Amino acid sequence: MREEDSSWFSKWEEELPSPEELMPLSQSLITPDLALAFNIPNPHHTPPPPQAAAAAAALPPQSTAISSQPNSSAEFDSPEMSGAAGGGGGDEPARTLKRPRLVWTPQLHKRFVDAVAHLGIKNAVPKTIMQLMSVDGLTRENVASHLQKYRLYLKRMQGISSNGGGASNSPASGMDAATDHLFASSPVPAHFLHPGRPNSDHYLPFVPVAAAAAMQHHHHHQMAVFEQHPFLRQTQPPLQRMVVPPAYAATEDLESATPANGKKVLTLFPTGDD
DNA sequence: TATTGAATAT
DNA sequence: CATATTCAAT
Repeated sequence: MREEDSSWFSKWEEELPSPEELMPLSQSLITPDLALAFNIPNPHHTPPPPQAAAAAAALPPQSTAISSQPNSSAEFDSPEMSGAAGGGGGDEPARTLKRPRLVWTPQLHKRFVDAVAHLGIKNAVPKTIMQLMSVDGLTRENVASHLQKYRLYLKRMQGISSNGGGASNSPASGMDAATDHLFASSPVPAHFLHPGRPNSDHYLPFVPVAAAAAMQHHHHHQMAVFEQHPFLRQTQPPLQRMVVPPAYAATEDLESATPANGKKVLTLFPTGDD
């Protein structure tokens, strides 16, 4: 291995949540929209959404409140589709109802960048990124949208370095105007800025599980975290078995900015620190 | 078909 | 402006 890889890896490891922190994550068996849709404070049985279905089946009956907010107002009535109460259930409210806006916290973005870095630009497409991130409640659309913006950001960064002489461009030199604050919170891997260098693609492809055993001279407790928490995983056998820390729980939060609107936002891992 | 990504909408 | 949604292309 190259030293860059090791340092990168060490860094990655340091960021891993401690085992204690990982514990509560087993909570969200039920996807945010579902919880939202039903407005369930304490979900007992999990109405399985397509993808989560398999995972949910294996899920231990641990459930903690998805909405830790003592939100007293139950302002939502469920505009569920007509009938369909036949027990077999044809209704999928989660699909119908709009979920709250996702707020990209620096931490969430960090995971995003890490995922993209691991995958390499080539494989960094929304679905794959989403899978690698393993953030509960995060959708492919969420990632796609963010990825689009991130690519713009990268393009801008490339633009400032090699200037062709465009005189009509002001923000390029200015770099971080305030829009980039989020993006600036996570360092951009060098390769991202160099599309012309095909060789230095992804550093760390994925850590073979065997590697965990091999790397004995360090104590990596969270290494096998995936095997302890197989749920939450989507369905994707052939793909990566990387060290990605388990999914984080989604927390609903009310945006106080617009009280009249009562808009809800989804805050993925609220713990803020980088 | 499902997914991507740019455009467009909120 | 940040995120969502739409939509043509793959």
